[in-house]
Amino acid sequence: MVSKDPDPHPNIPNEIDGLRMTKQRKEIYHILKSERTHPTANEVFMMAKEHLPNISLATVYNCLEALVEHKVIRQVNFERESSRYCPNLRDHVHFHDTDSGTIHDVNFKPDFKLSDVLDLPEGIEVEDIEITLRGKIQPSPQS
Amino acid sequence: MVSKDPDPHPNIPNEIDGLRMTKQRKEIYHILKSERTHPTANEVFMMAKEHLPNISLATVYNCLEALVEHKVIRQVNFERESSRYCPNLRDHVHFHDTDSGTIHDVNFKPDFKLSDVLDLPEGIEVEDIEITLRGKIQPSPQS
DNA sequence: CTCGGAATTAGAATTATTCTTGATATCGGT
DNA sequence: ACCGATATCAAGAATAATTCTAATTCCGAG
Repeated sequence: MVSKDPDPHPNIPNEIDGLRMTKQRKEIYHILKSERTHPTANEVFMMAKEHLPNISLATVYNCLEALVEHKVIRQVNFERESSRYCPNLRDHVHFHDTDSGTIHDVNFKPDFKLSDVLDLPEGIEVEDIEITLRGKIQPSPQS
Repeated sequence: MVSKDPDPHPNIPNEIDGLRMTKQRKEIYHILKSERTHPTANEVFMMAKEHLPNISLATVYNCLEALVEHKVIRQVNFERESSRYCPNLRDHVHFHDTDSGTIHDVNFKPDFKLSDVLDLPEGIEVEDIEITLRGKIQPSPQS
């Protein structure tokens, strides 16, 4: 009578938005929640292997796709690079630091209106906005 | 004594911003200027073959890359789709009509300031903005 | 006209991602 | 607990866009 292993992610529900949260999906979701570095599928794969040594890259892709489809995470694309994945569901913008290669989330001002900014032709109904900034972070002036 | 073929694109200079405009580069630039559909490399290739039957896809990629590097055109990426190319150098936004798959340029309001819209943390120096909208175009109300 | 560097070509190689197929695991009902 | 239906996972093959390589061709300067 072997007792079952305890759930390594007891604070992640067994179902999110109709999606069954399997061991693998929990692990991947957990990785994204703790790492805030917007990792690629391959980076997630390498991290997931530490806890689930048998997981395959295809499963990582499958899980990421399932999580994206159920809007538990987001897929983020920069140029032609590998897709990255992000657990931040708030509307936000990605700032790509070209020096370090890191990605940072930037929030909209609360009163942001698209029509204040753009000359939108009549009849356009925007369902989704995607904004990417590229640039550098100035070294902090202190010292 | 065969006379040389006349230049099919006499209004495109032989050099733009230090870039030698060869037959192939002229043809590709011309295609982008006349088609405003943001074609992919492959679409450009198929159109270019009509006038330059021997052109290769690799050349199309080479030419597009050269034109992008010299800032004569822009490369535009949507999600994970093939890159598209755009001769509009003004700062602008791309609206992707999810019904028709077409792409439309949308301009900024003249007084647009990024800092009016975003909560930019200290020290961030934005060098490039990329905005993509996705949505639908309402059928025009007139019957 | 000739030379040398740049451009072009064809096809091979690469890379991220998706697909296929078979194996496993899980769930609800009994 | 057992069973069938269904969902998920794994492994590797397949795909598609793009890049690379090596060989040829072109073009302008001298």
